[in-house]
Amino acid sequence: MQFNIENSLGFLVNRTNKKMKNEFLQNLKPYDVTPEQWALLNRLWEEEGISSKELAELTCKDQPNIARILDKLEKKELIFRRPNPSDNRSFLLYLTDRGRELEEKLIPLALSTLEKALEGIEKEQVEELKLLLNRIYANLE
Amino acid sequence: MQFNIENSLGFLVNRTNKKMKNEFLQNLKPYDVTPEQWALLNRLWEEEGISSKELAELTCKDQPNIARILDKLEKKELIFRRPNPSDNRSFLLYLTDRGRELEEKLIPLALSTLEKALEGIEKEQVEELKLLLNRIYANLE
DNA sequence: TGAATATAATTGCCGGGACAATAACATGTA
DNA sequence: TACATGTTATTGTCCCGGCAATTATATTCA
Repeated sequence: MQFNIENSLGFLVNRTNKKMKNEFLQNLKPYDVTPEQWALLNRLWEEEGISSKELAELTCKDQPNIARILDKLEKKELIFRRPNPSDNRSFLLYLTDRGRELEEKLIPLALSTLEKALEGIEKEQVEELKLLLNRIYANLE
Repeated sequence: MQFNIENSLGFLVNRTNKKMKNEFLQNLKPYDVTPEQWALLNRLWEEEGISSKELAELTCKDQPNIARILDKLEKKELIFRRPNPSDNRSFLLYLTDRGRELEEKLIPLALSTLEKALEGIEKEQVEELKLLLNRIYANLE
């Protein structure tokens, strides 16, 4: 029985994911935000006033993790929770001014990180790559 | 400024990685081994008697993590540490009989998990995918 | 040789992911 | 209405990843 892990897809996806995340983390450091915190902020830059549950679905994270990441963002005063008038179990999420202002800095940062990662790779190949990643994801759903 | 995170490579790589890892985790559960523990065992199935440092390099993990994963494998009596005769700071890693016996079960499990993930994807496309992941990794080195 | 420097392994700390359990509230139905 | 059931958010527990600091041993070099 053979299993060449060096060349195994699981190993390569994991390794590349760690590298990309870490590269982004380093770039984000001056702003005291992590890639996961960035991902939540990114959704709120698109639309405020959503619930923790909606955020979990949008970001493909589970609710306990969302709750804890939100705690951190709230401590940093980048977001705040407000009671949900139509459901007393729930609350809605809003950006503070500081949280809103970060968009202008952090989106270009994400784009330039991605640009570095994709240097020298053709646009069609990147699209092909995304298709394959989505296909794998769908195969395991 | 626009940033469609749904379609962002970082998001897709991260999402697919989590899904693959979790699928494998579920399959490994009956054996009480995690994907990361599996990765270390896999290296030892190839070659015993290596050091923690060598293992870290081979698996692209950092040494503190390796030490902790090894602690777990040792508690489960799948591996053991033996002093390194040529360097008293170091030790060498060996499989127990139980650790060695797992290979026969767990390699087919890894292969079938991968097979499910790659269902319906052409062999050349998988190779292309690996090339691109390696290229991205190299771009960030 | 002896002191400075480098290296191997570990520990502590923090961030995040998976999962089980819980508390509080909503909803559906007898 | 009253009770069973479902849902939202949270907390606890464990696993892994990154990084700084520490301990013990090796190596280098004045």
